[in-house]
Amino acid sequence: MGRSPCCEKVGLKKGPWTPEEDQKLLAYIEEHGHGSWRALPAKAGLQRCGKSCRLRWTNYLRPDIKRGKFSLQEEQTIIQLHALLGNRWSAIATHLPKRTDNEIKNYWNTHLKKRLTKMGIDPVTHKPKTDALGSGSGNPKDAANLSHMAQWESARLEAEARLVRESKLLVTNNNNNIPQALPHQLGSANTNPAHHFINRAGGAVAPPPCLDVLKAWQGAWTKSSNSNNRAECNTLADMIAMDDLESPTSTLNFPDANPHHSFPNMTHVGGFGTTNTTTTTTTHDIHHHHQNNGVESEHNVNGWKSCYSTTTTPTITKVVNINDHHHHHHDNNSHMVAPPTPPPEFKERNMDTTNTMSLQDIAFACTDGGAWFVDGFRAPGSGGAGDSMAVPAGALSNIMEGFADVFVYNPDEPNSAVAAAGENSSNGGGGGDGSCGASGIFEENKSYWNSILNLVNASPAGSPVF
DNA sequence: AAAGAATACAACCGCCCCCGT
DNA sequence: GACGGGGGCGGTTGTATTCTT
Repeated sequence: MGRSPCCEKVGLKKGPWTPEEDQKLLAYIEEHGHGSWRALPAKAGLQRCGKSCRLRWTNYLRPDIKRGKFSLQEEQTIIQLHALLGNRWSAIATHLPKRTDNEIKNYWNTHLKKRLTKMGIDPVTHKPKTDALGSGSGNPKDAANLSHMAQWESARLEAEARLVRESKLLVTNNNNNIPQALPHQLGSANTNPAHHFINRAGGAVAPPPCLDVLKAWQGAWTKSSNSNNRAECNTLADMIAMDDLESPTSTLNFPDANPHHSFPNMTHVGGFGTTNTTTTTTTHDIHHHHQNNGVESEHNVNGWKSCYSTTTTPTITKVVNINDHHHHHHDNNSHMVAPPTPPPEFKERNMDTTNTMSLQDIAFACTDGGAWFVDGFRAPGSGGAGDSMAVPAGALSNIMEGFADVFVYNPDEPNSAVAAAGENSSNGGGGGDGSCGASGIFEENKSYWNSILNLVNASPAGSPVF
C-alpha cells in the first residue's frame, strides 16, 4: 500500500503563493517558530499542506536566503562540488551559504548544465564528451589537451580522494589538529599520499584539505568585486591583504599564530631548455631557493624577501610594501640569471592566508617551460623523492596551462580576463575574452579542470561530501 | 505587434531516511 | 526489531517572463 499523504489535500490550495499567504506564514513562524509543519497551516490560517509551507519557507521566505545572480565563485563551487558529489544538491548547498538546494539545482539545470554541454563537457561525468573531442571545439589541439586533462584528472581524483580520507583519519587520531610530523620528518619511505601536505611554518601542522581553498577563491572574488577592479586581486598579494577574509564555505579552521607564514617549500623542475636541474628548498616556506645551471636565484612569496646566501639558510625579511615584491629576481645584467618566472597571472596565487593549500598549489608554470613544484610533488620524470606525487606523463603542460584563469576570468568583464595560459600557452594564446569563441571555450575548459583539482580539498570534517 | 519558442524559477510529488515509540 | 510520522531530498512539472521570428 502506498503511503498516506502528508496531509489531507482536499480543499487545500496549490500553486504559487500569494503575498498574503507569505505574510501569514512569515508572521506565524516569526512568532511561534514552525514547530510541526503538519500542524502549522491550520494554526497559521493557511489553506496549504504542511509540506508546501515548509518548502515555501525553506526555499523562499527564510530570512537568511540570498537571492539573485550567482557569482563566478558560486558557479565554480557548484561545478566543482557537482563533479564530486553529483546531484546531491543539499550537500552542495551546505557549501554555498544562503543558497538553497532547490535554487542550486535549478541553476544547475537551467544554466550550468547547458554551459558545460556547450563546452563539450558532459555535465554528468564532468569529462569531455568523446564526440566533442573531435568536433566540439573545432580545434583538435584543444581537444587533445582536454583529453589529457581528463585522463590525468581521473587518476588524480582517485588518489586525492584517498588522501582526503586518510587525512581525516590522521586529524582524528591527532586529537583536533595537534601538529603532526611531516613526511620528511617521519622518514622518506612514506609514499602515502596522505602525507603529502604542504609544509607549514615550523614544520608544524599539515592540516587536511578543506573548503578553505574555495574560501580563498571566494575571498578574492569578493574583494575584487568590492573594489570594482578584479584585476587587482589576481595575486596572492591581494589575498594576503585580505586580513578580513571571511569563509562562507568552511567550518574548519586551523590555528596558526601567523598564517602569513604558511607557504610551501617549492622545487623548480625543468626549465631553461637544457639542464633539468632540480633544487629544493628545505628551510623556509616563504622563500623559494632556486638554481639553474649552477646559478642561484630566488623566488619569494609576496610580502617577503630574503637576504640569503646560496648555501645557507636564508634570512627572511618581511617586505613593507608587498606590492613591490611579488618576486625578486636578479636580472641578466647581474651575476645572477633570471630564473624562469611564472606567468604574472598566477604568480603566488593560491598560497592562501588560511593555512591550507589548494592542490593547485603543487605547481606554478614558468616561462621556460619548467615549473615550480611544491615539496612532495613532482613532474613526471623529474626523479623526485619517494614521497613525491607524480603527475602522469604528458599532463604537465596541461596542468601548467590549467592554472591560468580561474581567478581572473570574469564573464562580466571580458577585458579583465587573463585568457592565455601563461606565456608558454600552447594553444596560440587565444583572445582576452574567455567567454566566447573556441579559444574562450578552451580557456573555460582549462579553468574548469583546474578548479576540479580543488574538489578533493572540499571536504570539511563532518560534511556530507565523503 | 503578435505568436511561438526558449528560458527561468517556484512549487509539487513521491521516495527515502531518521527517530521516537 | 518493527512500525509510523516527520521531514529531507532529488526529480519533475507548471507558470511567468523573455526572446526570437
